Amino acid sequence: MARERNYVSEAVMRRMPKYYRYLTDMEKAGIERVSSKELSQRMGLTASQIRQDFNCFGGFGQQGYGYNVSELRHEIHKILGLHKKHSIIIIGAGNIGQALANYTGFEKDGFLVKCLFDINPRLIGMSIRGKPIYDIDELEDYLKENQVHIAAICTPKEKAQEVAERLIKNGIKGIWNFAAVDIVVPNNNDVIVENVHLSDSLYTISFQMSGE
Amino acid sequence: MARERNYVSEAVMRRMPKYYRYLTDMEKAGIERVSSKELSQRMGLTASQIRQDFNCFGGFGQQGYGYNVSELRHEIHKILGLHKKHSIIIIGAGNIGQALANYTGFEKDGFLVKCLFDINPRLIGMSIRGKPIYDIDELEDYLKENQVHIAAICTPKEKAQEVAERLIKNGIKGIWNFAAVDIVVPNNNDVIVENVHLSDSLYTISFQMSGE
DNA sequence: TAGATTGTTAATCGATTAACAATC
DNA sequence: TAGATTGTTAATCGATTAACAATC
Repeated sequence: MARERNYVSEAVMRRMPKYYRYLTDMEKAGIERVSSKELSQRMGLTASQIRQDFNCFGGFGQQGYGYNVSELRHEIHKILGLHKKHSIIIIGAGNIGQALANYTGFEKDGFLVKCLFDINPRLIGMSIRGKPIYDIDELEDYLKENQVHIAAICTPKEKAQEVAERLIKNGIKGIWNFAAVDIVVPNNNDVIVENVHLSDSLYTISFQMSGE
Repeated sequence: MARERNYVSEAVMRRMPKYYRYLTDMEKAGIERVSSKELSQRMGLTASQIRQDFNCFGGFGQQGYGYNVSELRHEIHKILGLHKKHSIIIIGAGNIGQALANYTGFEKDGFLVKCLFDINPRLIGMSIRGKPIYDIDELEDYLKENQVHIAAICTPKEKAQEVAERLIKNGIKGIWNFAAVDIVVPNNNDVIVENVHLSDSLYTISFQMSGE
């Protein structure tokens, strides 16, 4: 019942976007009501875990009824911070940087790519889906003049940490790192880092394929 | 001491590629020896955890000495299955599919992109870094004639499950899924699925930025 | 040898699951 | 009202950490 926010573990946090995904699909499919039991079957979790998870944020359900899909989706939307607009810049306009810039899927949830930065003169001045590629030398000026919430690091791994430090020094609070290193931030700092590590993910497949 | 393989939890599995990354870097930097304590400091883990992790696979260290970096790296290389070549096909030659095809970083570890498949006539016949884009209708024939270990699904989310089923029916054992749905496989099946979900990862950033 | 550090067992901590009273 | 299903407490399970004998 309480609408107070308890401690949220890493595990719970990682499930929230998944709930959001399933609820969005269900709302689109016209489903109005769902019980923790039914949701658990769809998502491959236990009903108990789902109720525990939601109760980190205060109960959203009703005894005897379950959860209203739209309402629950809306709550999780807010929990994930998707009611706010987030502007993104991309550092490194190579493969991954360009792919992110081209991808439109995040926009519906308020994530807007503003521009890219690169060191390569052949790329500087070009644009991807209308987003300009600027010289990395202009990074600091850009950050002073524009409010940017999240920076995606898509540089070679050798440059990633250095870039992160420039970003942090200029007020960036969210880093989405695609380079194959773990970005280190001073832990007195309030900077959020999400390391993606696509190759780690690929290697777990080959691990499992050869392991059993 | 034993070289026998114990049960490996999901958590341990996910740390293995990280060990591999750090050890590769250390080997490149010419470091010969490392103790669990020093490795723990570099990686932000506890020494205890590192020793526990390695002991799932049999001890690789030596009392009083620690671990030989090259040797340990080599063992983890094998554990991850990186001593075998893995051929990859990419389904969907859009942003992400093309980015994966262009990326050369996996090749040094034996992951080789063979070709892409798409439904779009404008893309079919083109090639990305020398990898041809075939008509998705040719998927079954291709799989019959070529040994493919891993398929990366980079289609729109509506098509992902259907594509996965075609792949599995034709013998694919590893699926690397970039579409924003959870691929479901019959769990009597020996198919490994790794769901990447980039947007989930982005949403955890905005969650953490607005949460505290 | 003495010091260092492993491999491994035991203790702790946290996350998941089960149970059930509250209540719609 | 009776049935269903939540919110929440208690029990279980598994993962992490601590401790230490073995040994290089």
